[in-house]
Amino acid sequence: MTLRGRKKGETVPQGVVVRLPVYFRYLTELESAGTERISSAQIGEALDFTAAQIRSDLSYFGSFGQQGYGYNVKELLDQVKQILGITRKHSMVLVGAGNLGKAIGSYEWFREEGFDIKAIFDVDPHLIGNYHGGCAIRSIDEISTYLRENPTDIGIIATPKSAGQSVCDLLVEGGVRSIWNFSPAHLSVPDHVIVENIHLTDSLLRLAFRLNEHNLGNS
Amino acid sequence: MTLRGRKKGETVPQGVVVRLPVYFRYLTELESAGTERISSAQIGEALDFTAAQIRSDLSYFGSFGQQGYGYNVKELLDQVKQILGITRKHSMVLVGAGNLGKAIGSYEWFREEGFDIKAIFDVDPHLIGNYHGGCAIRSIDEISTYLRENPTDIGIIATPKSAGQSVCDLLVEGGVRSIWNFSPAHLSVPDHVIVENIHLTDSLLRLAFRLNEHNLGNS
DNA sequence: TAGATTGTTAATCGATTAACAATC
DNA sequence: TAGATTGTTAATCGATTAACAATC
Repeated sequence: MTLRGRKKGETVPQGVVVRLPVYFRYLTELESAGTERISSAQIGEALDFTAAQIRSDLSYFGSFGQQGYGYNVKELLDQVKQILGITRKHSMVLVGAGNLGKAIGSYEWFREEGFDIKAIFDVDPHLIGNYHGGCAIRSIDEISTYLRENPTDIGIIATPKSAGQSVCDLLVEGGVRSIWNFSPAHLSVPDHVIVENIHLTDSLLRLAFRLNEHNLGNS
Repeated sequence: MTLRGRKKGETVPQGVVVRLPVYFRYLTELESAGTERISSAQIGEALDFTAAQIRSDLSYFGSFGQQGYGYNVKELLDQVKQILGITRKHSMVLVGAGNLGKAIGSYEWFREEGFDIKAIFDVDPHLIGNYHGGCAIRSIDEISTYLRENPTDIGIIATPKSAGQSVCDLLVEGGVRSIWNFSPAHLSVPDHVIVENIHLTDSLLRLAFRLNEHNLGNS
């Protein structure tokens, strides 16, 4: 299906990219609750956005509603899935099988939505050979060979900071075009590679800031 | 110390809150590398911001630089710590001792920066009584009593989605004023409570969107 | 002093919102 | 038809950037 709403060459603003997954989550809930129909005003009410913003966001990608009716939940959810690109499967490799890596590897939701961890790598000889979630843990030395034989969409970095950049380089060399980075490292990548960071420390610091904000002496 | 830069009543824009931890990380690196002095232009170069933005961000909180010189790294880092509120200690409780909870509980960085996990709670009888990082895992039934006796700054929710809101309610009832939420649940809290979310699924969906963006049919 | 760089103001850019014609 | 709600345009709001006087 061709999406015609967005004008040629226009890029999608960051805010829209942030809100799309929120819409996805809400529509998924609505669908499993059996709701058939929803208006932008109702979505806005539930998610604390303005109705105009929701209509404006969606209009980047097409016209999915009907005047006087609103949106069909199932139809809109399908469109949002299409937009997010999760109608196709994504192959992933996970590097780092420590606590965090194991936690990521155990998330059932990923597999359900077509994000499949195909291989796990680590440096620790004690971990190599173990299985996690039906997937053998391999030596990091094998990653280049693996990637050559198994083209991979997404590389997950769950290593300590010190290993972040070198692992990233291995992934990029192996043709991986997107990196999901859980390490505190700031990664340098070529232009064509996408990086999405989960910086736990940044998140905790934002929380601390807002917790202490009113103590800054000029309330 | 009183910070005088921000005009009374002005709120700090979201973008500034997002960038402050990035400045913190970079200044910490500079300090341990022994760098004494830095200009806004240099910071901008390293972090991919404009120099003007950095100066503008900092000026919300005061004047920390010197014309013709720039900023003293150590001094600016101290100021940023002050601004983020991490010159004081923060007490935390962790709810959920699964893989993710264990991963969070193992982060040494938190303790080093004064964020101290004082107690861990779970519902699983197999986990209760175990120790993790020198901290006993207690029954969730004890949390209200615990919080009454031990005032706590931050509550970490690392439970499945289904338990998210009820755990959140227990924390808020217990006087916790800020929630670090790793569950996929969208939490409802009173106005005075701060929520900082780590939504793994949203993050992965943003990655998928950008990975598939150019496939949308109107490149 | 001359050179460098700040903090801040004004100009620019982009995102959000309000309003409404189109129309189901 | 009358009522409701879309998609989009124009107005508003806020954040970023460029420019520069102040000054170390």
